[in-house]
Amino acid sequence: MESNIIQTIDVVLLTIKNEKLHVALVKRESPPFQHHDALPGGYVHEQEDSDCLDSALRVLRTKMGIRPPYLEQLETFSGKYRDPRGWSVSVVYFALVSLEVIEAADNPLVSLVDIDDLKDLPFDHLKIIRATVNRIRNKAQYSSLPCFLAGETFTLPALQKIYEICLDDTLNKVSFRRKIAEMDVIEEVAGQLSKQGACRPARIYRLKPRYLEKLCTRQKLKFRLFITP
Amino acid sequence: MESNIIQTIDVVLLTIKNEKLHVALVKRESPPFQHHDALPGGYVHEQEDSDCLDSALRVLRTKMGIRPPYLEQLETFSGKYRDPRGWSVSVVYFALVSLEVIEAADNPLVSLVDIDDLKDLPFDHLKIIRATVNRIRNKAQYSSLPCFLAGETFTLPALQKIYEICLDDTLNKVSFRRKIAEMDVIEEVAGQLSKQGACRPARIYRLKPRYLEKLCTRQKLKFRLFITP
DNA sequence: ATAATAGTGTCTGTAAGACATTATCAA
DNA sequence: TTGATAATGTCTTACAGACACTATTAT
Repeated sequence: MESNIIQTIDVVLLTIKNEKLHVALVKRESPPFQHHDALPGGYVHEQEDSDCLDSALRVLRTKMGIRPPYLEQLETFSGKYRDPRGWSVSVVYFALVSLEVIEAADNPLVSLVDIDDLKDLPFDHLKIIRATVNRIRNKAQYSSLPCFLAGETFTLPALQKIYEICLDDTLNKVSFRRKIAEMDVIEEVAGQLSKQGACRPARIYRLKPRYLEKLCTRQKLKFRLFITP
Repeated sequence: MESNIIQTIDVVLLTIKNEKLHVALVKRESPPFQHHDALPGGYVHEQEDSDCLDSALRVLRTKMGIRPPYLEQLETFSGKYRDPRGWSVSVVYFALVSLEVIEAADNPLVSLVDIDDLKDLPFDHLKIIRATVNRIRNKAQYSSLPCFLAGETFTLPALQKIYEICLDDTLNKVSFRRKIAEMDVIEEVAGQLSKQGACRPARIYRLKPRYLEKLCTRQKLKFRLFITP
């Protein structure tokens, strides 16, 4: 059984830079859209990959030098017209990493673009990124997902800022801390830090190891009351 | 560019029968798993379908004679071993319909199975159905999604029962009605009904027309949106 | 001490659940 | 009437946000 359908995967890698969500784009080395920035992606390799999640991990590893702590399937985009080569299917994953992880990889083909400064992108990549941001924004309301945008260690005020960036809204400090505590996903590290001038330093936290172990975390849903059919 | 990857779609069609969630299975007419009950699905037809959502609608229409009021992409299942024919990708959609819709189609190949009575199924279809039920259960907590399981018209006690079946839990009547009212998705129909014996009849409601119009949350894009290479 | 930010205690308003009451039908 | 279920009023409880207060650093 052979098919002309193009089977690819794409990855939306998000991080926070200058207090704004940024997406990682990679300069395409071959057509179509050669030399344009686009989402890292590629064909599924039947021989190498045991499933599409594998393909996504391979692409992140080989094209960006990154092994993400969190990777989740977003949605599959398909159709006759989204790729000039023909009918295509792209299973899209998204990953969250701290800026340090991207900078450590130091790949000259990679650029980070503010999600509010995105211009036209190849294929339907703009639409894909918008869908990812919506997903993050939703999950940030009730889950620990944004924690993966923080570095190895972080302070609670810093984590709150990350949540606020994801949600594009300010949060109540007391409520935020209550929720984080209730989720029970972070633990205090012994030392202190935050020599940001003449003020009280903040305690240092890190994700509990069990959260770093599993690649895709399933979150417990707490009650929400808004409507989305 | 040719590939040996098998590109399919599958549909999880759910309904309520005997106060339990049931999934629609179709007897397979050809190998693999010939004569076994499995999820309705099939190959993506490059010529006919403009995207995978189209494929799902076509499969529901041709294999089951059903045009569902609600259809949503669930997730994509892929891998080397899930189909005996080889490396495969299946974009899975789920639909919710009332029992009458399925009975009206009256297809002898279709059977409805209680989701708690599922035995082994071909491929990874059991896993797919489980994932769908989880999705429904989640969304039932905060959305109007279960309304699509109700028939053309319904009473509030009946709708509450549907929610309770989805959530596998009882609900507070006052809270339930407050939420439904707040969601503003149903409207009263003039007449009365529910001659279920010697008791006060319940008011009749229906989904507001604007909810029946839209097929799914995500708008389908039919135009090219990539930039010139 | 002062400035600046971290961290916590407590009050209040809102929304959900529990429970009770009234309403409306058939027999 | 009575029995059964529909629909609603109201009290209580739980939790999120607001706000104020205390804590801890550098200068």
